Amino acid sequence: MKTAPRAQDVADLAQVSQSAVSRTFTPGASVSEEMRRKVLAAAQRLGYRPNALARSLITRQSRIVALVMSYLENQFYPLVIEKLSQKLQKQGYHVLMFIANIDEGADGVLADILQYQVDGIVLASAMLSPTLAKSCLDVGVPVVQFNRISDLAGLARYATGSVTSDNAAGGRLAAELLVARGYRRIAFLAGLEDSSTSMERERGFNQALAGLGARVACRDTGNYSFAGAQDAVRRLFNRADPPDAVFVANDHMAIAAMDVLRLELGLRIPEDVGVIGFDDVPQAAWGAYQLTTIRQHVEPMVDAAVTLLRERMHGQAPARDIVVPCVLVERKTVRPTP
Amino acid sequence: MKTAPRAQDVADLAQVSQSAVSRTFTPGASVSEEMRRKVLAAAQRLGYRPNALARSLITRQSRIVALVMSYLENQFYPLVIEKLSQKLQKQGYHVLMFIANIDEGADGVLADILQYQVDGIVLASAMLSPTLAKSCLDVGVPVVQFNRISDLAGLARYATGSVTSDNAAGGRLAAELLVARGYRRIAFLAGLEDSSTSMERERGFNQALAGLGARVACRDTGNYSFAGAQDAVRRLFNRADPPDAVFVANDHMAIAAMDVLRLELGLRIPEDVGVIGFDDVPQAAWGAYQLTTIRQHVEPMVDAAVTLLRERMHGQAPARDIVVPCVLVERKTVRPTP
DNA sequence: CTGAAAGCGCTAACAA
DNA sequence: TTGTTAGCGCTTTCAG
Repeated sequence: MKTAPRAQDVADLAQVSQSAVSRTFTPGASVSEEMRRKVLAAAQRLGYRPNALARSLITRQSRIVALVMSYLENQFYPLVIEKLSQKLQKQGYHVLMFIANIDEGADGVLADILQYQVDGIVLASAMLSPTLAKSCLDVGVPVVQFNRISDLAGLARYATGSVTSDNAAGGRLAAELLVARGYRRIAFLAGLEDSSTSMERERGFNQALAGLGARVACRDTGNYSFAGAQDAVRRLFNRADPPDAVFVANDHMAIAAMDVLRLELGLRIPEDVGVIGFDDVPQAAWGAYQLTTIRQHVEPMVDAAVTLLRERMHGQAPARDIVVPCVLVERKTVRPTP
Repeated sequence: MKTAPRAQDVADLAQVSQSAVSRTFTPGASVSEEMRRKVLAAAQRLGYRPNALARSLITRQSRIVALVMSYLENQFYPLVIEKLSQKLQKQGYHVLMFIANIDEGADGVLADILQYQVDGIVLASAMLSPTLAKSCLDVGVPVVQFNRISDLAGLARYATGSVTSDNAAGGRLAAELLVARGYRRIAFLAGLEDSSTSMERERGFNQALAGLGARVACRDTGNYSFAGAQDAVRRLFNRADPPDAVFVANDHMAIAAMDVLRLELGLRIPEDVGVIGFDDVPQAAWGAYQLTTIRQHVEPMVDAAVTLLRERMHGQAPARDIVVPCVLVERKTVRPTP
């Protein structure tokens, strides 16, 4: 194992100064055509690649973005990883993955993150405490929350930007559809009680229901987990007056719910019970589920996250929140117009 | 935005030398208890975190591992990301994600990867050309192929280690089960024709079939994609003498196949046709599918990958291949003993 | 446009 | 055990 060639090695071979080498590899530096040619030839021969770490040390930007997630069971998040990595790669940035413990959230890995001098942090399905959000602000590292808005109070609130779908609007769409299709005893199945996504979806849902002269018959919580959702469905439907429709805070739980509804409780979907999910993960379209759902557009959301990051990496733009529209995707878990 | 504190700032505050600060943050360095206390106190006050990039520059190890994937649609891979990140995090390493273009494989991102001076590379669902595998070997960066063995020829073959399941054994298990349960016209649905996983699974499958006096009735290819698998199933079953069972190279395709079989062709599973998948992704256990499959154990595979990486990061151990056993998980897509 | 020289923040000899 | 010193590989003034 020999050691990788350095700029000096290239310079020696090309008979130029080491700074000349640096310049040829720095976009926008002034180098004559001939110099560039000589250097490139030498670099090619040696298989030279600039050391990104050394460069970062002096330019004070690592071109690394930290991505923090706490679980990848919900297929929505792998999609985010894929799109975000791709998009950042194209812009010369790269994603450093961090898996946060569900309990401690992003706080547990923040120390690690900051050691790497990342240029930004994206938090998906992971929360950051106001204190630590503040310390990111202090060292000038922008953080954007993806698919979640923290309830950071006061000043810390402006420490992080966010991108979410229009969750309340999505909730409204769900309510309107269920009522229009003649469902009357409508339930809501929440995700995590303290997550903004679940809360907003529920808020929009209840609000639209109220506007239509209806209200939620009952509600329960599945904590965004498969098993949690199944338990919740059992509780919800093993009652004297069970619901005839349920709006579930995400597809992952909606699918879990459908399994219980059909296989354990012997109910037909959509005849006996209507189901609406949220996200439109690939599985929602699978033949066995054909889930009617509210689609979150991953790509625009990722674009927004990158925009937010870059705004604050370069300029001193204040943090802001971006809301991406979402749409109803009708499949087969809600019955047609009566 | 002020700039982050450096070791020198801590040293000034604690009235000690800058090296003393470095030592307190270097595990195993010799520092007196009192010194350590003083330094830690000062560091705490300033919110000091060592700059990992500067450290890497001199220690010549970045504690970064590159993970290259080309698509995350198959839920097996998100699991790998999660487990691998977690495991490496615990050991003080971190994962830098790279999404490779399906066509060009890892070659397209290798230049980027090497610039970051990564300590190792894990290739999952992405191939590396022998030439570039060789250049990793040259610069001393270990690469391990995850869930795939490349057919690198000659010297380059020993440039990369690998971890796979015992795919051939898995194929054998599938064959034995189908024959034992009385299926007679057995088909195989391949993944990518040139992937070692698909080839090995098919080889073991055919071999066991032969041992039982049977043989594959027909085969087709789904390229590990959902739509590809659905097309293949249509071709396979729209023939004069359609199969009564199919072994599919992975769960992702098996689920696609089941949708076509049941919904388009009106076949009952397992009565009319038996289905076996490979991987045991979470979705295989979902109520609507209950797929009988060959389980790949993600955790032992990830452990093996980390072992391989570390063997070659420190010592000069030669690359080797680790094969992890896999087991049959019987659910409901193969009929019970006749 | 080019080279020389001064660091980026840190670790690792080497002395003391 | 501690401080001093010399870089790691690179970018970026500053002269020329």
